[in-house]
Amino acid sequence: MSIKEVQSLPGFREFYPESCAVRNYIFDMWRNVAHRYGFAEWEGPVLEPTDLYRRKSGDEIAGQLFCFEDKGGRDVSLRPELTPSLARMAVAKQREYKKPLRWFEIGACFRYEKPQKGRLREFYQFNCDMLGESAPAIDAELIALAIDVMTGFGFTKEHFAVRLSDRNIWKRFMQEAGVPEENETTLLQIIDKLERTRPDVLDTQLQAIGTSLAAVQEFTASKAETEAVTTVRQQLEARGFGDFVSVDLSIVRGLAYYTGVVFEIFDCQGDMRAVAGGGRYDNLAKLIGGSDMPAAGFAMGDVVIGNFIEETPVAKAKLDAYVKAASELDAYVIVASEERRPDALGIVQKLRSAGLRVDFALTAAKVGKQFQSAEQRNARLAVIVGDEFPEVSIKNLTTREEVKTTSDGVVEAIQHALA
RNA sequence: GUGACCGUAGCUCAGUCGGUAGAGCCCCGGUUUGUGGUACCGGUUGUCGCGGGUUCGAGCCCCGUCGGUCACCCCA
Repeated sequence: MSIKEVQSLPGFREFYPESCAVRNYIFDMWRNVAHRYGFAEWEGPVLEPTDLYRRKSGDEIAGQLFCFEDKGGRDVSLRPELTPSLARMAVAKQREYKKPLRWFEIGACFRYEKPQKGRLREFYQFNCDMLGESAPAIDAELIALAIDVMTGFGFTKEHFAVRLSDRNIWKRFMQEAGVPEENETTLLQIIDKLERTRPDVLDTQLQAIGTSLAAVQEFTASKAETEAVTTVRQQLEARGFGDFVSVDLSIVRGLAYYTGVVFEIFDCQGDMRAVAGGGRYDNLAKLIGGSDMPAAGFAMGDVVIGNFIEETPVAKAKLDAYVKAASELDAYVIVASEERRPDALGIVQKLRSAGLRVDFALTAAKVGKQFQSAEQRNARLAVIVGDEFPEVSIKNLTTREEVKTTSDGVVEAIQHALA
């Protein structure tokens, strides 16, 4: 059977070392920034009862769920996002943790959709959440974290922007415009699509629920703020992040469970795609069957941010530097004389014990070949072990300088040469 | 789910008017045996995605299918 007869599934990922290094770069950045904000890492199940997602989002998302029946007849789904599992876990052990919780997860998520740019069937989400606190300070904290991730990747205010809003502002609009309360969900769905629907269609839809496109446009232009938005904005300004943030009432987020402040991070170079998004979900814990627990969070996906990094030269340069460093070898031990292989192995091991990254030729090969291998393996130094043993040579593969040392002093000499 | 475009060597691709395939890169070996990146020489490589049809003859034309890319839809 040829290898092609069993292909990987569409939209699922295979990480060869090069792309795995890129992935790790993104993960490291996420993890490091989260740690700087005092967040603890957690992980939930990859497979969940389908009900967990139906309950909070409604049946209309079932078509995008990667769901199937397991051998026990259970209706199960690969997680399409991390928040519902988080809400359940946090509710279950609510009393065991001091509030607010600062939790983050990096986990694979799955959505059954046609793969295309920025969207695959398998992707990683970085999810940061704070639970058990209703003050807008946590919204500001989360947005600050997201901004630090972006600047960590090398992005500046020329590249991205945070658009901030509050779903509750539309309640005010509905009262002022006389839109019946039961139309709230419909209104928010229309607002969510403000930028990608034709104006005449929008107007028709809005007329149907008792308002008009003109009224909506006038309202968004007012840049009205709720108290929460004002607080968040001021706290971000106090951190020096004011340049990144602007109020945009058309941001309401698609998810049904958001209840208050919402925000999205946009790529303002290209097509204004959202690279991260989140907000308040004070009712989710209750929806899932727990007691009330105010909460907020955001998610960032590896595919979109990966594309964004690749397309932005300053960010790409940082990524490349990381990838190069990750593949680098401190030393390549050259067995110049086969009789000295045991001694060479001793040195290899000694260097590895000292924490250095070391490789060597496993089988007899000409010295020239071994140098070539050292070069190709991206080694900084070559350690030549030959007939002169216990004298060994250390050659800097960049400067071509060569120094001699002894077997006993080789670790120190290498560390010195690498410094 | 809908649509457009694309599938030829491990990779990037060429292949004319239908006459059973080629280049570059990569990889391996060599340029007289203990010092690398260049150069030169040599070598391996294909069910032309798969299945059917038209034809004396299909990589090329037609149908289907699978896969890929992009867009729409949707976006948790």
